[in-house]
Amino acid sequence: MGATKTDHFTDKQNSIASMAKALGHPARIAIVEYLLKVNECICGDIVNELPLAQATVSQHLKELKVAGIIKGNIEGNSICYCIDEKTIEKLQKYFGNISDKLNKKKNNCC
Amino acid sequence: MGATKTDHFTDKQNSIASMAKALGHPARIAIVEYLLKVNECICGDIVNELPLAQATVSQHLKELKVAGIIKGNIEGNSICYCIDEKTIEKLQKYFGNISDKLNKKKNNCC
DNA sequence: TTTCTTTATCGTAATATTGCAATATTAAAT
DNA sequence: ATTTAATATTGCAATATTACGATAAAGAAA
Repeated sequence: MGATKTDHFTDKQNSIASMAKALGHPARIAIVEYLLKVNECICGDIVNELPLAQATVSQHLKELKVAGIIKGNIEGNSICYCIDEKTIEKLQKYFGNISDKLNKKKNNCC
Repeated sequence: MGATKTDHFTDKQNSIASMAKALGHPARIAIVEYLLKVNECICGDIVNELPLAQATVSQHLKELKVAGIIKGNIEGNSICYCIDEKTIEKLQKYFGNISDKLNKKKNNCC
């Protein structure tokens, strides 16, 4: 027990959930917002922007990367990270689709 | 150690993170999709739709409710749950804003 | 080469999540 | 009042996450 029953759900459900999960931590939201703010891809000072230890930030970056929220390449002794626009677009469309359906249905019993 | 350092981040960052976190599990995505599908708010058969025990489903519903993803009222011996369109809209706008900024910047170095 | 700087990984402790059986609760139905 | 049906809560075990110090790795600078 204790482990998520991934097998019992569809690929799409698991996919959306894993993207959402990656963004389900304020530090990772802060990282995404920082990457958005700096504009540039070369951003080797993420660690200094966050109230967390370097090891912790590195771990959060890894999770974002595994979930496809950010992408990065090795560039010298620093790393070039940036937001993967395709993933964000997927999320936007997913929630947009839900919004649309809700608006059409206008189920306001609650 | 081990607990999320909520205090170190902004309210908005924590808010978005908690919404995303609530959706960061395939069972909870499945619940949202089911609520969307059935259209009606009166839906007392969520448990039968999921490959999980009743207690587990109830727990997931509670998490979705606490995070504001769904709202529900007591209605007889069953519960009337439905998606909170305002929360979904917030998420859509949040990701829409990120997408817009990314498109403007066109930073495709990665 | 040695040192410096930056990021990654390992090991570990604290805490949180996931899942379920058992039980409680609550209101409708009989 | 008793039974039935549905959801909630409790308690617990298994697993995952969060965080950080220590250490490793790898390129840049001296």
